[in-house]
Amino acid sequence: MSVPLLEEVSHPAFPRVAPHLVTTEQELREVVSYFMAHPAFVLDVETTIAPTPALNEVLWIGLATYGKVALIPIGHPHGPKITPEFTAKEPDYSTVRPYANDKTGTRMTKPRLVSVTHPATFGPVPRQLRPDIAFEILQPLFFSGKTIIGHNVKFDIMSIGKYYPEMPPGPFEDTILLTHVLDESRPDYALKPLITQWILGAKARRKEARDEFYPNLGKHVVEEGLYDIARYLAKDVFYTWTYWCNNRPRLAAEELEEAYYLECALLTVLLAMENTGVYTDMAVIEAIGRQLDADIRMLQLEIWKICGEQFELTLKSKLRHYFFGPKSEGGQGLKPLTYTEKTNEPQLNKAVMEHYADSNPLAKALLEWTAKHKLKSAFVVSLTEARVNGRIHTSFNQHRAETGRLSSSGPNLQQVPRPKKGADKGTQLREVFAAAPGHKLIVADYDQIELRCIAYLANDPEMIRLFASGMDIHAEAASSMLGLPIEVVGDAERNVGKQVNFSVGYGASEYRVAAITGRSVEEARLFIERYFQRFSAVPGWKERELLTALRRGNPRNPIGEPPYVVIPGSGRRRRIKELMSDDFKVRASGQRQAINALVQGFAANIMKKALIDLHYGLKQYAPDAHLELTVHDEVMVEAPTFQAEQVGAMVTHYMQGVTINGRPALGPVPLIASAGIGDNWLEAK
DNA sequence: TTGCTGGCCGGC
DNA sequence: AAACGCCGGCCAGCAA
Ligand SMILES: Nc1nc2c(ncn2[C@H]2C[C@H](O)[C@@H](COP(=O)(O)OP(=O)(O)OP(=O)(O)O)O2)c(=O)[nH]1
Ligand SMILES: [Mn+2]
Ligand SMILES: [Mn+2]
Repeated sequence: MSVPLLEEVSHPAFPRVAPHLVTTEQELREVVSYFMAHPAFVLDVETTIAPTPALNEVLWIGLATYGKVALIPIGHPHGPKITPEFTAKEPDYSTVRPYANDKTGTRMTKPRLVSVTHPATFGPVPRQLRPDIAFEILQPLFFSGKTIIGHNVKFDIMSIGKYYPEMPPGPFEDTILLTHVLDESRPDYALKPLITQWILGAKARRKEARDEFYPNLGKHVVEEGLYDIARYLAKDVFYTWTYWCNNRPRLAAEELEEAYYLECALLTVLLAMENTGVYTDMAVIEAIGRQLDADIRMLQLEIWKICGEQFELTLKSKLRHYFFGPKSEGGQGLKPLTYTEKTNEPQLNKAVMEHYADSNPLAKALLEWTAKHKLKSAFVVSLTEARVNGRIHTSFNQHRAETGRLSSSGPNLQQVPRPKKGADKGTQLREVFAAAPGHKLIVADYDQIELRCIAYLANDPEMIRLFASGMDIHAEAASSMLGLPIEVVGDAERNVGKQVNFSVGYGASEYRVAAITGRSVEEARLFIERYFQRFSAVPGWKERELLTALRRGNPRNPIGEPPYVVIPGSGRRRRIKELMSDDFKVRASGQRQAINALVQGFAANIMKKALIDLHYGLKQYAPDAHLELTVHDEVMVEAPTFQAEQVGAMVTHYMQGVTINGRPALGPVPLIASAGIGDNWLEAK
């Protein structure tokens, strides 16, 4: 089919390509054989909008490789656009009335003018390939082992995956990952700004320039004409392809190839995990919702009584009034402790409420209301809405954390409330995440992971000695700060010890440590002093790392060539221009970020390698077991009940067996993971 | 109506 | 809360 309305897509460094609109089986077969002759291609699909890509409908498939762009409509609802949508003021004759005092009945009021939107009009829908036929012809390409490149390729693979018995196996590459490995600190990685900036340079700062050069029609596919979407999709695939061609070689030049390969390998694993999802126990979440509703109502009444007014408790301004306002105006007359950063309001948060909770009933009640309201609104409601066929599917993001950690969103399953001491039995949200019938959950978590990383990186003799003898430094810190014998340190206390260890390790002041522990500032100061006396290699290691990072920057070009740290294990970079700041506070903050990035990034890299090893280990030795979640240093696996124990052993095996250049990841420091088995997340951990 | 920011809080 | 770090989600307030 000739395509008169499609101009060529071009980039100065590439030959011009005339996009090929594919509407017959014969044409598609030719396209497939062309693409099969090349090692890699870009895939981008346009779809209907759906809650998850597994539920959308693919309307277009776009492909690009060397010298070719193919656009395959398989269900576009319109032909070419004839007239665009427009809005006009038009008379509304239904508003016409006779004049009230006109006895003849012939004089009428003028019609009111209203704005009316006229939809676009389109020519007849042209012949298109039926989806089943198109996907059948494309099958050899998608399952060929050719590298499939996309911009957020997981979305495209999930979208097309449902047209086949199984997901295409890859290998996959992703221009988001490519960009993030090259430049980890961009505020966003969307295709349009990325490409526009790449091609237009400084001109791309103007939003109108961006929109004119590369308008985003992705959310409006079904409202546009056939050729409008064809042109748009041609840009998407062609620019993704040329962007990849241009920037892929930078990896080797900048020693980032290994980091990128790891991310691409991980992408396949995360894709499988997202598809699997987690089974959820609906009865439990409903019961929790009811319990919370009742508790929230009670607390609300109590607070209304104290304040003498019924009001929405989410209104921060009212709450500030009742908390800090003078008694004469019905407030509690409490003294503000600090003021907010940007708007200079008295801060009213958990820490402030805790500070007053013992002496003030409003603080105490509000603290509890806030926690329960959060639980209900941020977790019960959103998790209920996120269920698809009884399972919850999160997205694992590889490009949202500057340190190389993963993040989770839609919903975020890396922030599900953990069980708290003395908390009501009925509101344990982790019970919602359960094993499907006939299965068990295996949950495993690295022991004191970042402390072990520090021990190895700083080569600290005392830390290494303690880990060699199986010490629990979190429990020890809790015991020391809280003045408790180590045997009575429970989960809640140990968690305090954990916060103390990491906050101190990453530069907290004695005030913060005092706030975490509830002990005096002097006790906190002493703890910090002893911490760095004990772990005496750590301060020197930090100094050396900061100096190395600073030397990598160019003082004459702090924005273009800022200082950076290189994350151990992965080779990723984390740029920190603040290390060059003249402002002491800004510089100190940058220094804490730099040190934390080294350690957090290292731990994240270990977890990523374990995820890949574990995924393929399970695939080979326990194919009915599946990874479901990862929470920074933790994994959740679902396995048939009969082999849960074996799978648990495999999980710890792969987690502890991570190597870097063939050697144990932490050298002399043991890498320990412990696995638990249960019917739900709460039980298994 | 939508989109953005600040404040806050859940997790690791 | 104050010289821990890394995230995502909800809500109110404000601008467009
Ligand atoms: N900077 C900082 N990092 C934290 C904090 N909480 C957790 N992390 C980081 C460091 C931990 O090693 C890592 C994993 O969290 P975990 O809860 O699993 O703690 P960790 O492995 O240290 O101890 P564990 O033996 O698993 O209880 O996440 C914190 O409050 N501050
Ligand atoms: Mn851990
Ligand atoms: Mn953990």
